[in-house]
Amino acid sequence: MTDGCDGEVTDDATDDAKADGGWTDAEEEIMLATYRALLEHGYAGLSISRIADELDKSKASIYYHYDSKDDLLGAFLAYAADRFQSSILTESGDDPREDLERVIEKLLPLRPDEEERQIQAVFLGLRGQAVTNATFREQFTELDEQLAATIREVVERGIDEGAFRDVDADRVAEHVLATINGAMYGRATSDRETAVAAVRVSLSSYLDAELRRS
Amino acid sequence: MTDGCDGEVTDDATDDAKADGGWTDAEEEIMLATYRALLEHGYAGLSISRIADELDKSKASIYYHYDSKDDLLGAFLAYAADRFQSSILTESGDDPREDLERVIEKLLPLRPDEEERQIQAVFLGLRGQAVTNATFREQFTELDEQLAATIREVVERGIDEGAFRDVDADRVAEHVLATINGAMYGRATSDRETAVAAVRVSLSSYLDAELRRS
DNA sequence: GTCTATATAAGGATAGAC
DNA sequence: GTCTATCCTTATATAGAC
Repeated sequence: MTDGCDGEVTDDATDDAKADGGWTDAEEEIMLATYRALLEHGYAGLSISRIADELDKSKASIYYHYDSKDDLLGAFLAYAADRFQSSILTESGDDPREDLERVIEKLLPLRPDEEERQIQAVFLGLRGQAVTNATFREQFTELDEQLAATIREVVERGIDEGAFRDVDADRVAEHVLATINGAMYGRATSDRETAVAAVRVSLSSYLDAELRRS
Repeated sequence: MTDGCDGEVTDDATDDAKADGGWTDAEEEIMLATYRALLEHGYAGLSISRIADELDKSKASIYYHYDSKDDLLGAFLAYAADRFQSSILTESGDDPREDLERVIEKLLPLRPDEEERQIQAVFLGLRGQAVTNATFREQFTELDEQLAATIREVVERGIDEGAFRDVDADRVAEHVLATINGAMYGRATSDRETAVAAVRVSLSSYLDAELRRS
């Protein structure tokens, strides 16, 4: 699982200047094509040919940048995780209770637009592979770890500031994360649309009861 | 997605008498071989050849019983869902609060044995496909619907009997189901083992706070 | 860096014997 | 019902020209 790049580490502007994350233009095009192919065909139907179809380049050019399909998939997961995380870990306001709602709304939007639905569908499709793919497992372990930490830190801040009761922040964070993940997962893999709304309501009332000082 | 059986509907004991669920012996052998193949190779690595390897029969014999791989997969999901449900919907005791804990422990065991882990891994692997497979989606929609109904009914019974406060049973059921599903999903697709324990503790304390009459 | 052409393997599915 | 043999398609991956 290398990045297919021949030792280019410096930051100076070459023809293929790396973007922030560390991908050349060509590589990013491949990542985007992979994303579109996953959307259309799902993980089970993903092939190098299908990715090439979404790209306006040939299959062989993909193998110039990535050693194998596994290599490409590993890179794609890193790419997707990077973008996913930076979309969640936004700036925080001054009310921790509002920050919690913001995180929840980001991860489990009440009315997701088409793009949000698609991103989550692709993500969950990949995550399903983590059951049998060790590399994927590690990535998702790290991702959940980060999300849990984010939630935990907001709760801890609320406690420190005196806005919340002195609860076990870790326990609350794991509860919230599991509930969000479960509802997200349910939304992507079933047609029980009303379930998400019920969970959102229940989660908010849980947090009010658990955190609010009386 | 037929069952590959030529109109046999009656119950009399033929040479290939159907078992309870409606599968002949040969079909059940194929289902078990499919299960083993999924365990070993995951959904993405599942092939008719691999199933035949787990069976002591040839690929062609599988096609005698099922028209296509899709057909077989549909049958397998029905088979697995059937067994999964009947393992959850066990007899209920007289204390609704204990019944809730029993359902939770069934779905999210604190210390799952190897078989429980495997069943959940296979299940989650299949569920991941529901993102892009309509037939799978319908099956998992139905399954979640049943689980939610089971939980809701226990809560409603508790309310009727005066053991619980008069909460919104549907809301509570959806919350519990999402939290269980999220933790189950996390356990199968990441290595955050302590997360499940935290969720179990938090879920119990949530139910105590939400349901207990004061 | 990208292309065309191709090697090689594996997969789904069928034919026809028993 | 099950087998062997086979067809056809698709997949991953590479070779070599430009």
